[in-house]
Amino acid sequence: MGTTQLESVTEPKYWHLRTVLSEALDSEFTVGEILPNERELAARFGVARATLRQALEQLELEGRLERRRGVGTTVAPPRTGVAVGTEQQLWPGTDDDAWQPVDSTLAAPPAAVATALATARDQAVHIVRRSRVSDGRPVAAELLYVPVASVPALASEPGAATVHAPTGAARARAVLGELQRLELQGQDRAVELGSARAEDARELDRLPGAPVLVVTTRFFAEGRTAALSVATYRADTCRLTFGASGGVEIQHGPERPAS
Amino acid sequence: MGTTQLESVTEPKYWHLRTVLSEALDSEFTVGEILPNERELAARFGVARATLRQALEQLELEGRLERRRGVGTTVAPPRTGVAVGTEQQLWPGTDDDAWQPVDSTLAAPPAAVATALATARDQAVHIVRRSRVSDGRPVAAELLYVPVASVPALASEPGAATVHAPTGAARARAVLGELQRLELQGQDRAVELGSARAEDARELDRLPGAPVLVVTTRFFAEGRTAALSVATYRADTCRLTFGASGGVEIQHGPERPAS
DNA sequence: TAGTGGTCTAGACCACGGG
DNA sequence: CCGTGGTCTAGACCACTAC
Repeated sequence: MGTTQLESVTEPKYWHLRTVLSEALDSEFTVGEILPNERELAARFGVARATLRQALEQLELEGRLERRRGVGTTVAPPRTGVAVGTEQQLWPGTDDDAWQPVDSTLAAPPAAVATALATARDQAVHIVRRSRVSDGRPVAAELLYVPVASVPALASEPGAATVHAPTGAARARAVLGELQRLELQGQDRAVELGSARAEDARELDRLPGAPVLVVTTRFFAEGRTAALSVATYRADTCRLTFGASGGVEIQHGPERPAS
Repeated sequence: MGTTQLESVTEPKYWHLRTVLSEALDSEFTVGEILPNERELAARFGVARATLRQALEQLELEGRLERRRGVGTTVAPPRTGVAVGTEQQLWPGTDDDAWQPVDSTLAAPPAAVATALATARDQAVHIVRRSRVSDGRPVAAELLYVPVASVPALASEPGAATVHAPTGAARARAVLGELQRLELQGQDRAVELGSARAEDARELDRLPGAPVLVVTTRFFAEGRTAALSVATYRADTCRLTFGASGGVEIQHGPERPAS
C-alpha cells in the first residue's frame, strides 16, 4: 500500500528543502563539517534566503545543525542523552548529581512559583541557581526555589552566611546541604516546551527565544512542597532520559525515515 | 542589585513585541478570545507582518496562542497536563491507558528502530498505531514497534488475523493483548524535541514541521527490547507529567516572569 | 575588515475555513 | 465569496566572530 499518496497537496518549498538537506546531511556530510553559507545555499537551490533559512531552522530544531552568528552552519553531533529522572527519589545536590551550584539569593519568587509552593505572595524564598554541563558544553540552567521554612537553620540575613561563604556557590551549597536534613517523601515532574529567557539564553550560549525543554520538579516533605526546581535544557542538543539505563542508543530516534 | 542592566544590548524588535503581547494577553484578554488579524496587529505596532509573525510564533510555541489558517489567532488555554510516566511499569494497552488503538501493520521498521530492537535490517515487525485524546482534542500519535518474536502466537500472515478482525483497531488490540503475556522486566524513556512529520501533523491537527515532544519508550522482556514506542505529543498544548501526581498545578510554569 | 548568521521590510500570492 | 493565516520573494542593514 505505501503511504505515497501522490502529492495531491502542495508541499511547501521549505519543507521539501528540509527533506533534501536532511538526506544530504546523512549521506554527504560528517559531524562538525561546515555547510556553505546561507546566501550560497539559497542560490544553489534557487530560493530566497528566507525560505532557505526556514528549512535550516527546522533542522536546527531537530538537532541536526548548529548555527553560529559570525561563524557559520555546522553539522551537529547526535543529541546528548541527559539523565533526568533517577527513579530513586533524591534531593537536589545529593552526591554529584551533575549540577554545579552557581549562587543563591533570598528574594520573592514569581507568582506562579509562590502558588506552587503555597507561600505568601511576597514571602521571600531561597533561589539557588545551578548549571549543568555535559561534554564540556552547558546544557541546562536551573532555578531551585526553597522556602525559608524548608531550611530553618539558615540565617535569614544574607550577611551572616556570606561571612563564611564569600562566593555565591558556597551559599548555594549551604542551602542544598540544609535541605537534605528533611525527609524526602516524594517528587513530581513535568516536561514542557518553552523559549529561553534572555538570561538563560546567555548561560546556554543561545539567542533569546531559543527552544528549551523546561523540567519542573516538585519535592515533597513534611506534607508540603518543600522545594521547586525549574530546569531549562537546550532543546536542540539534549535528549532527556528517564529510568535506569543511562540512555545512549537510537541515534535519530524522532527522525524515523519514511517506511 | 536587580538584573535590570540598562539594555546596553539591542533587543530584537520581535522579542520586545513578544513581551508586550504576552503582558497584554495576561491582562487584557481571556482564553478563547480572538486577536485582531496579523495585518492589523502589525500596523498597530508599526512593524512588518513578518516581524509580528515572529513574535506570534514564539507565543504559539509557548502555548499562549493558537493560530488557525482561515480562522484567526486565539488565546490558548493553559497547557494540558498529560500523564506519561506511571511509575508502575506496565505494558502499553493495559487497562485503559488513555491510548486508543488505530490499526496495525506488519512491515520493515526504519533503520533506527531496527537497531534499537536489535532485529535484522529487513525483518518485519508489527507496527501498531495508537492515538491519544485529551479534552476532546488529539494530543499525541504513537507508533509502537513489536518484533514478531515478542508475539509468537500471532499468525504471520495478515490475512489470518484479518478474518477475525476486519478493522485495523482490532488487529492492534490483538498485538497489544499478546504482548501482555510476556513478563515486563523494565522500561526506559527519553524525551526530546522534534518536528511533526506530515502524517503526524495531520493527525494532530497541525502543520508539517510543528514542534512536538517525542517520547521514546523501550520495553524490556526476556532479556531484550521486546517493544519500542515512539509517541509524538503536540508541544504547544501539552505538558508531560511524570510521577504519582496526575499533575494539574502551576499555570505558567516556564514563564516565570522577571524577579 | 571581511564574512557569517540574525533581523527587518514591503510587498505578492496561496490554501484554507466559514458564511 | 471573503478574510484568515501560511508561504515566498528580493532586497537592506545589523551584530558578531575571526583573521
